[in-house]
Amino acid sequence: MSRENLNTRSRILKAALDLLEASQGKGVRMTDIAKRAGITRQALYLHFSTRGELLIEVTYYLDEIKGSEERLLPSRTAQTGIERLDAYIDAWGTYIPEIYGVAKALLAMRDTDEAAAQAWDDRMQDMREGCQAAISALNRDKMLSSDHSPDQATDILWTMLSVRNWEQLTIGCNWSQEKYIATLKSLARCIFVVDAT
Amino acid sequence: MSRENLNTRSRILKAALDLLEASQGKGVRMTDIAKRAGITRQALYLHFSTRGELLIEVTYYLDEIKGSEERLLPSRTAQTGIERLDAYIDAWGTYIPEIYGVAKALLAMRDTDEAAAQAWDDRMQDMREGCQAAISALNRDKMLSSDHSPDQATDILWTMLSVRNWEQLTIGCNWSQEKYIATLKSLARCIFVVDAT
DNA sequence: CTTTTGCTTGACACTGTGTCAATTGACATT
DNA sequence: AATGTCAATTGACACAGTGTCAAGCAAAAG
Repeated sequence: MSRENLNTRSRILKAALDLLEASQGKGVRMTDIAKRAGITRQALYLHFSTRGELLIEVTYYLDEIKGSEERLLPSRTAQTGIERLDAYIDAWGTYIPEIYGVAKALLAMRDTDEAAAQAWDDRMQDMREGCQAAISALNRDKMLSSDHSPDQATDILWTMLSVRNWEQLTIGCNWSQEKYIATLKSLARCIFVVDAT
Repeated sequence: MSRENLNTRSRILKAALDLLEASQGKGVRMTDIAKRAGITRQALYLHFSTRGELLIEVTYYLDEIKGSEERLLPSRTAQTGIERLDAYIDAWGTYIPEIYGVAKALLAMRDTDEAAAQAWDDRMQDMREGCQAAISALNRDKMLSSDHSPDQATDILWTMLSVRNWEQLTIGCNWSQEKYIATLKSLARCIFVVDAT
């Protein structure tokens, strides 16, 4: 419980994070994490009860490191709905590649580990709130296309911005990160913003 | 090699398919498949060398059963680009829920099994060709929005129509199949079709 | 100088995949 | 009726990875 304990815990989290980032989430075993943290595999279980729990804790550690909170500030301070939508796509779209390794590992556990599934869904629910806020701002400005209700628009934006879609476009279709961001902004405008011709 | 052999093989494929469909691809073990096919687990390996290979063969079996070829005919015989785009979204969008169980299982293996990854990617490449054909038809009719090159439009349509997106919208957001199809058609029109006001 | 704490060591259970050798039972050949 | 072939069975085992447990050790804390 003392300082030493916390240090080891952090070392484990850092080790796990490093490995997950390096390998894009694939094939990171408890043994690997322990080795990198400089302890035995068994000792991992003195700090985290399962691999799933460790992975979940890594996501919180990651948020801490990368400052996920502050990133969304510009989107919250944006004036118009359109600015807010753009800012949100910028913020989230830039965040994805930084969390991709951990996200991939968690997504892979989603099907087998109930707790991991819950943890991932929680995070995605948070992300969804960002989408909803952007859509609401657009709606408030009377700039939301009449083709979609706010709820439906949120569903669509949320899906557009999924990690899987980022993966498919950047890794699968070889889009640059810049192209990804620019195109998603353009798509969002085309889909959600009422045409002011 | 005789009739009996083929029958067992088919029985295995059917057993696997039934289980994958019933469980949406989750937690189907070799033992389960064998039991349902009425043979021993070890006997599975007399017909398929690995679980991955079995899964891949199930996809071909599935195509056979569901007639994936014929489904795309209406899209190929469509006159205008817009009709073709609509027909393709209809055909593919209707196909997804039927293959979802198998797709999910194959997707889950993608990260660990090289052959499974290749098999899945091949199928998605085929699907991509359908997207490309639709976009080309649109382009031929001078109806493709100038916002996107044909290649980029293909990337976007391909991503929009991914199994993961279908999953997120129908299962995750509780959209009905009809809403899914209708909304994707509407989105595709909004994104790809030049505005003829 | 004893207790507590954090970790190590080595062993083991469990699940699921994949392999192997020996055997059985049915069917076909001659 | 004897022989061979072939699919499948039986039972055993290897391997990877997760998770557990008991005993011990070394350094810090009291």
